[in-house]
Amino acid sequence: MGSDHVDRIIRHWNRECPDLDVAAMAVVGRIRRLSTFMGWEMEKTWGDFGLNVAGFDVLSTLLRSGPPHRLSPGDLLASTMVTSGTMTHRIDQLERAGFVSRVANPEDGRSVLIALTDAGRALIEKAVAAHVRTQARLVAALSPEERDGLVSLLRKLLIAFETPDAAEPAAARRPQRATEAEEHS
Amino acid sequence: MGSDHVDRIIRHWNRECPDLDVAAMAVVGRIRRLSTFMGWEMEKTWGDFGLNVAGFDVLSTLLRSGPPHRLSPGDLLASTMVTSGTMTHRIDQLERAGFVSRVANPEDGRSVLIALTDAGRALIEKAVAAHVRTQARLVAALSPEERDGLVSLLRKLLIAFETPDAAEPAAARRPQRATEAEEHS
DNA sequence: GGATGATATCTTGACATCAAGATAAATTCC
DNA sequence: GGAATTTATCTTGATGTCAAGATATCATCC
Repeated sequence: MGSDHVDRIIRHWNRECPDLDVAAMAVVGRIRRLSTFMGWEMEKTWGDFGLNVAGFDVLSTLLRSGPPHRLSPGDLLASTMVTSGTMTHRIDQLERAGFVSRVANPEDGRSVLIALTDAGRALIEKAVAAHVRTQARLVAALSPEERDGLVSLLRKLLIAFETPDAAEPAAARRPQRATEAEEHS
Repeated sequence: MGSDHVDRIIRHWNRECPDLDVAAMAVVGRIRRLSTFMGWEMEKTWGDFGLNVAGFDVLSTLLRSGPPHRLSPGDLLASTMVTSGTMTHRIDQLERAGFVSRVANPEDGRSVLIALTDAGRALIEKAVAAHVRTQARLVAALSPEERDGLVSLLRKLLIAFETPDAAEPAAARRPQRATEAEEHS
């Protein structure tokens, strides 16, 4: 029964502010902390391919969308939990690097389509293969059964965030961001 | 048995790249995604007190350190998973706002002590009380038993990151950051 | 007690992101 | 078919963070 840093933080709170109910911190603190650690590790893999979270998110979204590997900036927005200005910047960078190109949308003059180039496709296919190996390593501490149990609990928690709640209008949750955010491939 | 957005992403990968083993994504993707959602919600609470994650992290660390509520920037660094330049900036802001003050360290001329002011203490006590209520709401979808089960699995995973691994030198993991990072109160 | 290396903090320049608003095209409604 | 609204993308200015290095103090060793 080892203890981690979140256990230590909770002990500190219990000592200094005994009236404070910090039980939920055991979940929230660990999820936040694990996300940071996992992000650091995944960034190393992305860096091996000259990418960061920004480029990887966009290119991998285009790849998993299937042929013809073209999505509008709005579609990409809905897949990456960032704002529209950030998406513009991400696309600019990837276009400059030659991994995507902007093509006119024949069906809607307001929008453009972001298309994976051959170079972009070759790169992201290799990067995704390395990425899933990294992710496998990040959860290797758990047995398959433990992993399944964890997934069930996390899914239940996540659905509570993704389900529009009558008591709290979904629109009020995050301004200027697509409502159907997906990201975190 | 509802499905969430990570289930959808995994289905996309299975369809477009069936050879890719994306099982680990079910854990990593959900942890990343939950962390982002939880961060958005907690930021609202911090904002109610004129704080953001930067200010809240520092002030709450000082509060839970107990009397006399003074820590060196190095101690704070070890508690917040950011770099030294970021910590300097955070302290500058809080000092300007009157929530902390820099006092000379009598025992080490190289270092200073960051001391919670009366105003800072009054603010962070109220903010922490609201913060733990927010966190309780964020995990309310789970029963107490489910929460305990989730905590056990997350702890096991977290310990794998926090335990120095002989195969991978801990020093190489994150440059310019304190090794004993704690954060995520 | 003077030189050398280690430690603690701060400074600098660059970058990713955000919020708010601008621009332009499509849609709706009379 | 023209005006008002909505939709889709991009622009702008500000902010938080990072990596790398500068500065000042302490510790060690001869």
